[in-house]
Amino acid sequence: MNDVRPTLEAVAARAGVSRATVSRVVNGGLNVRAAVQERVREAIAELGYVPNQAARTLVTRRTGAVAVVIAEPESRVFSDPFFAQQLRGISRALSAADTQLVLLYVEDREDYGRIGRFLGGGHVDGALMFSLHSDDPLPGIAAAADLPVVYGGRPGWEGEDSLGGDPLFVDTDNRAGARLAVRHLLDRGRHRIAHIAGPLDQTSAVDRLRGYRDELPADAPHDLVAEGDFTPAGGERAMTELLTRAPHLDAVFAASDLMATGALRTLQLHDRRVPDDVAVVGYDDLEPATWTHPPLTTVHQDVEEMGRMMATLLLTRIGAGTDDPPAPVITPPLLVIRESA
Amino acid sequence: MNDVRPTLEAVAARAGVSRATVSRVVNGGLNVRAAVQERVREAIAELGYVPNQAARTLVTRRTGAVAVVIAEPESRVFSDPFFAQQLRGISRALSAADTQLVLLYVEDREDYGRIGRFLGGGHVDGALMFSLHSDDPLPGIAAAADLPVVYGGRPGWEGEDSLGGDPLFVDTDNRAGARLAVRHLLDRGRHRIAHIAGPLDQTSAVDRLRGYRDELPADAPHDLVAEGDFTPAGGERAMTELLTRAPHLDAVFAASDLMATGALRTLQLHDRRVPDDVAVVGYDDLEPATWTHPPLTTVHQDVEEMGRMMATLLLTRIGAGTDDPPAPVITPPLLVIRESA
DNA sequence: CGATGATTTGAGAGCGCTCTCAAGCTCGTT
DNA sequence: AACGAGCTTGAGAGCGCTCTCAAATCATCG
Repeated sequence: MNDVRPTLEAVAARAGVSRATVSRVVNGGLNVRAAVQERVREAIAELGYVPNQAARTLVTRRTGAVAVVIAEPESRVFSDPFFAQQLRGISRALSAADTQLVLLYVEDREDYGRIGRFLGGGHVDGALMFSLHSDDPLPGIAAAADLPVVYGGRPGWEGEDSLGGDPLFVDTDNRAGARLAVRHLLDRGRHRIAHIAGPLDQTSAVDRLRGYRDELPADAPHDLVAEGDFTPAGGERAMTELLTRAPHLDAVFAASDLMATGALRTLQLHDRRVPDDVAVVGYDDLEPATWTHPPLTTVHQDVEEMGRMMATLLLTRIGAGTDDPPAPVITPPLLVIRESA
Repeated sequence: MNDVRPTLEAVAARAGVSRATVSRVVNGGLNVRAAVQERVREAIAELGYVPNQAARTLVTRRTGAVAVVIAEPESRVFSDPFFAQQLRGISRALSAADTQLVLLYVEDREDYGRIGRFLGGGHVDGALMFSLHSDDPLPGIAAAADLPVVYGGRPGWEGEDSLGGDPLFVDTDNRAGARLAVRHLLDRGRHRIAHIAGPLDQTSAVDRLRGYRDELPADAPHDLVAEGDFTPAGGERAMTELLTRAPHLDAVFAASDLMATGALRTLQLHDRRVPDDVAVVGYDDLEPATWTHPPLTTVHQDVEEMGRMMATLLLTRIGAGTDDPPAPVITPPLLVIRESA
């Protein structure tokens, strides 16, 4: 192991060419004679040359890395399959473009400082942000750092404003998805349909609640809503509350599969049969939906693909420029019928 | 938003001092008069100056980031609470030292190339590596890149060799832990004790198997071992196999809690009562151990603390130098008795 | 065969920062 | 008052790379 890494200079000397020529070869070899390229590549191999990333970043102003910021504590990030799935799509797209991914999550409020410093410090070329809450400082931080961002899920603000134009995001049509779910329950003859909402400071939760209300007939009870937090435990709590407030409910639409699993557990604890006594519909169509007893009827969204799209959007925004101006993407939801409803 | 970021030069001009002085203030302000420091800090604030990381890295040869490499596919990384917990400890220690964490996992064999390029590319000052398998190329890659590494779990090789001296690692005493588990089962009067091992190309799995064999009395059956893969599904498969081979077993020691949960499910499916018919002991004492019915008796290891130790070890190895030569750490296991055995 | 244009190559100027070294100060001491 | 011992400060070199620009080389053709 040579303790000191060879530089461009060393390779150039070895190959008998100039630094500039080696640089050209390293970066694709445009306009370099084949014979020379060959010689340079040999020198690179012999010396075990690896470009110094810092030097390169210093002059190109590109780091080749993007941040993925999730506004949730680490425990949620690593336990919610939604993030895992999304992250999978993102990694795929990113590593195809030889771009590194730096994962950041928000453990507590003071982390915003650290994250702000990181995003502003020029460590990354852009950011993907998830799970923003309505008063989230992250968009402001990114704007202040002049950093391109793509949001996962429609952010709370839209259009021209202080944060610099239209936000770029990838989302599913949550409202339509919720309507699909409720429609299905109505079609199955259910009337007392409750809703376990997500945290109402997130647009996805709000949109799903709105869709639920849209579809409910005028004569149906409209107040059977409890707010959860997208976790199984939150689903349990919400279900317990609903059961107390409306013991005779005959269906539940949960705003996420994870909350639905919690609801399922609670219903079983209270001796309600699913779907006979109470029908349950989830949202997301992630793995847990297939594990439960009975398997969950749920609203599908292609989370991995959405992750991929986010990454692609960000890459084009960062990359060449405006030859294909990226625009927000909204994917259609799809009802998947299993056994819980 | 100023499109162009202010440089040290700009701050220096504004504060009426030299670049060097501003640099000193930014880096702690040693040997700079209080009045001057004040003036410089004002200039920094007014201009919104943020140091350019690349430039700094170029001269200091420190990136302020470390990689965490997990030799498992992303789906495992994000579903196994062991990694989540470990990662939590690591993040804590790292962000306390203002060091960034870059997470890398190995999706398939060809990822090794990408990871090698990344580790060799000078993007990070060191690496934390987990879940290595016996023939893993990662240690070689790190050695080739001359990168300080701390391993999670004793690596398969030890002592002086081609990979450059003693590997630094943090582990728990797996063998002793396994003995604790088996001892407990024996004390409860169990005799036909099976073992669901982890993948035997990992030292932790081998050591636990060894501990299990150590403690088994000479007249007990020694062949009730099935190999799992540390996942719930693997636990199910192994349990099914064991039940076929030895329908009368009265206890199972699983090498991880996750496999134990799978075993539990399978046992219930086969109408075995736990712990009455079959006692079950897990390993790790992570969250799932408390969720199961019945809650798992298991061997505790402080995974988060171990993560923190790994990070600390790496930081000292990277940092100052040899004033406190870091050494491998082996933590003691602890039996936690709940209801499954 | 010289002119024209395209292609290939090298020299050299930075990118923004740290760090060494020497010069300029401030003091306490004699 | 003079002098050496710290403190503070600034000048300037240099980290390894990219990129512009001009020089050199090659190809093409009237």
